[in-house]
Amino acid sequence: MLSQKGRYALHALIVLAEHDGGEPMMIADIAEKAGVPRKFLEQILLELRKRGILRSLRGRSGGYLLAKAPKDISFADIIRVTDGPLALAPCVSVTAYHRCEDCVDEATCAIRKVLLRARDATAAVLESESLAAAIARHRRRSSKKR
Amino acid sequence: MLSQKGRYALHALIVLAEHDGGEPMMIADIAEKAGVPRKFLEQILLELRKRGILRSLRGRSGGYLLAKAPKDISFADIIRVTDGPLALAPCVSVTAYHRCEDCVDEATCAIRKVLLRARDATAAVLESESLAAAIARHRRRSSKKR
DNA sequence: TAAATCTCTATTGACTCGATAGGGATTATT
DNA sequence: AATAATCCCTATCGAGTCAATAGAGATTTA
Repeated sequence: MLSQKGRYALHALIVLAEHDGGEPMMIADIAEKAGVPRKFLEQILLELRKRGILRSLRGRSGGYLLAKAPKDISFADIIRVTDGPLALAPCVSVTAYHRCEDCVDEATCAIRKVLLRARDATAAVLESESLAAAIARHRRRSSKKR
Repeated sequence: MLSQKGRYALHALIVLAEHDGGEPMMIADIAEKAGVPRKFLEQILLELRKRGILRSLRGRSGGYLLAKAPKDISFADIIRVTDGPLALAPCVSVTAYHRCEDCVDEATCAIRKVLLRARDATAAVLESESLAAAIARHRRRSSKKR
């Protein structure tokens, strides 16, 4: 399961991607549109900025902007910041590999191969879905509805 | 990431599946072979039994047995007991569905579709891998090695 | 100078995680 | 019948995480 933080981050970045006009968007506005508690969102955005997904402008008329084009920000990028590796075990993580602490022999581990396939399957989905794709789909659905 | 408990459970059940001879296996023996702290394993096995994956015999010469054939116990079955749903959000869980608490409209949610695809991808891997398959692969590898 | 914004760290309470402890119930053996 | 071996169950522990809030600081614009 994703953390609440993770779901908040995804919603917030989609709001930001939809907004997109070169103009920064204020935390308070993002919070309202995404339905995220303001102060909590503050921390989340800060972290996303430190990890290079967002950039910010300070002072009056400041706010947040995507650091890259929406098509270049994937769900996987975001989730890795808020919830850590996609992998089910450290020994099959691509972005944060390390041996399991109690690992006897990685080469003959009976579960590693499967966990690796699970990771690859998950990553294939989450890395191929960008913010751009998400908002395109989102727009189609919202308009069809009303 | 899987919890430690989840990794312990997988290792323990593989030990049990490898042992398999109709004879029950004692917690202490499973613990030793799987490299799991004895008392912690006790709790894990208890839970797996309550969820119908194991059965047990009490008293002297008691122990644990798989409740089904190794080919009919999947990694997904085990992980669901120790770590909960495979899904990244409650609203895309097949085994434990419920709306996200702050959900506005599931039908137009911008992230749900993707999380659903991620779940399906993960489930496809973990549901198709059985204990039988794991030990078969494990035996091939261990023998090739030495 | 004042107002509006992001920045950063601390704190809170509830919960989870990994592990250990210990007495109870059940069964096989002697 | 007594004993020993086993699983059963609940409680407890310390450390950590999670979700959220708070508040003072730094920066920029007007």
